[in-house]
Amino acid sequence: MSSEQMGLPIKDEDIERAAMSIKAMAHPLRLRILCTLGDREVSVQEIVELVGTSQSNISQHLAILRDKGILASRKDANRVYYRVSDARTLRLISMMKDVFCPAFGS
Amino acid sequence: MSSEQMGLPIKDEDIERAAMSIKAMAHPLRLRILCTLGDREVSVQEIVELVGTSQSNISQHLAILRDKGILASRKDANRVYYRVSDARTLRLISMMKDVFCPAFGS
DNA sequence: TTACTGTATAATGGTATGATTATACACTTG
DNA sequence: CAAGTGTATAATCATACCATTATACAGTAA
Repeated sequence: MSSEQMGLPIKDEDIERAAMSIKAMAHPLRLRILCTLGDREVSVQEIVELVGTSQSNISQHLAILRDKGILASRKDANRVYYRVSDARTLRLISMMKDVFCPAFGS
Repeated sequence: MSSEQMGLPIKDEDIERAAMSIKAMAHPLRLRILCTLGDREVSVQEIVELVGTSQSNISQHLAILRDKGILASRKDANRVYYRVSDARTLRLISMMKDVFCPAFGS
């Protein structure tokens, strides 16, 4: 029996937050970034090479993912490395692949 | 080791499809609808009452979810009943709750 | 210091999204 | 048939998003 059926409604602000986070993942380029990262830590320039668009475009999409807490970043010298912020998010990405791209089970 | 690391890139069209489906879920009202449905089959008028906006607005959002294959619908007399289309999508919704609204474990 | 590399931000303009309103369609009942 | 109920669609306008371009910032190397 679900929470909804048990009369425990999810708060509007939680729904809002969740929707905004999911929306952050709901863009082809950003989804590609997430799938490319997997559980690795990758520098911006590598992401640019792997995903294939302009550095500026990648940087803006990375900022969106970082601002929503999907990605975490670490600076080393003049490079910045990005990674998926936590294990649960990583599992969610895996499950998204399962549901929408069954051919590519993680 | 992920598919990406194994050099098995996900096709652009698969990423596009997945992103469009996820985007369909990435709206507060639509996420609320999905959480409200859970594993039940609910009529449009009930959804309108439970979620709380205009019938027209709900109908448009239901159409978006239906068109992306997230929801399935069944007509009975002059009512239409909606449900989450398959078990995997249902699990994905559950996991989204886990990740973004940990207080409401399914 | 200057020059260079790597990354982030600002500004712009075209496109997509979304809530509202009004209307149309499908079905049922009288 | 008409009237009523339940649902879907069309039209509108305001807003949000996105890719591109140019520029700024941080760090390194000479």
